[in-house]
Amino acid sequence: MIKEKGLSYTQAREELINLLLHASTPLSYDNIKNSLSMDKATFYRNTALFEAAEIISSFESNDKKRYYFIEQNLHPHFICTNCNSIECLKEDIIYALDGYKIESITIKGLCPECQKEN
Amino acid sequence: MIKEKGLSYTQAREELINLLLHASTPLSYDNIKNSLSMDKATFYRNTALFEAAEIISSFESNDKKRYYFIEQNLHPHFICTNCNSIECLKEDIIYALDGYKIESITIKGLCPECQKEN
DNA sequence: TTATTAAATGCGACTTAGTTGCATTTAATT
DNA sequence: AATTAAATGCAACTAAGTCGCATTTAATAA
Repeated sequence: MIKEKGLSYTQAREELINLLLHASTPLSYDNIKNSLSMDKATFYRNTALFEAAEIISSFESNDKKRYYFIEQNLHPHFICTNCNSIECLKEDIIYALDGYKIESITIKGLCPECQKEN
Repeated sequence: MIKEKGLSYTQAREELINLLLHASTPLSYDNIKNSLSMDKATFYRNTALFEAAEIISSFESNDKKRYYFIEQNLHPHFICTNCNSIECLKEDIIYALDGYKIESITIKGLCPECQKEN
């Protein structure tokens, strides 16, 4: 996967890809810093590289943190503006926007639990 | 509009609402700081207040800045990951997600111009 | 209209996610 | 095994957004 894109294969990169591959939702640096053996700078340099190589995608959440994920099938992510939780929405929404290339779809609002609280 | 929500009516708040009402795309503090007579802190305090009162919505873009807008009709915003431009998409996408309240929809990818360049 | 007071504002200091420069280490090739 | 360009760690830095506090202003009461 890494080599396919002409990137050199390092310990840190394998670790990062593995974490993202097995994650059930997008992850921020903060989410996984304790599981990472690499430095913060390396994390961000590699995520940038992987994004450029189109191995991963990312988005900014409500909490000012960037979340990274490996897109399996294009599906929207839901971000709760109250509890900041992130959820993969199962509905495969296939947008065809003429001329645009779509990398990610994010829907913001209140998740069912937070909506009940009001 | 401000008074309707039980907020007191100030110079700064009128200014802010007016700017957002007449904008054709979402705006960041950086976009309009030169047109604003209020301080940065006041801008952010008022946008937070307006969001809580559901007068405006916002999202984080690719450039680490937060963009604010007054939602007229729920439509997605497109963010180009190459040139960071933000565009309102005309297609009214009406999602009905059971149990969720939707505040904004953001689609990230390459805009037509940036896609041509590759 | 003026006096009162709670809320709004400006300013400067602060926070923190992410970035950068540079010295050191490591992966890929000869 | 030797070479070298690329990858990494560390520490210093950047910048969007936040916070505390003194001052000003909007809303209400007198």
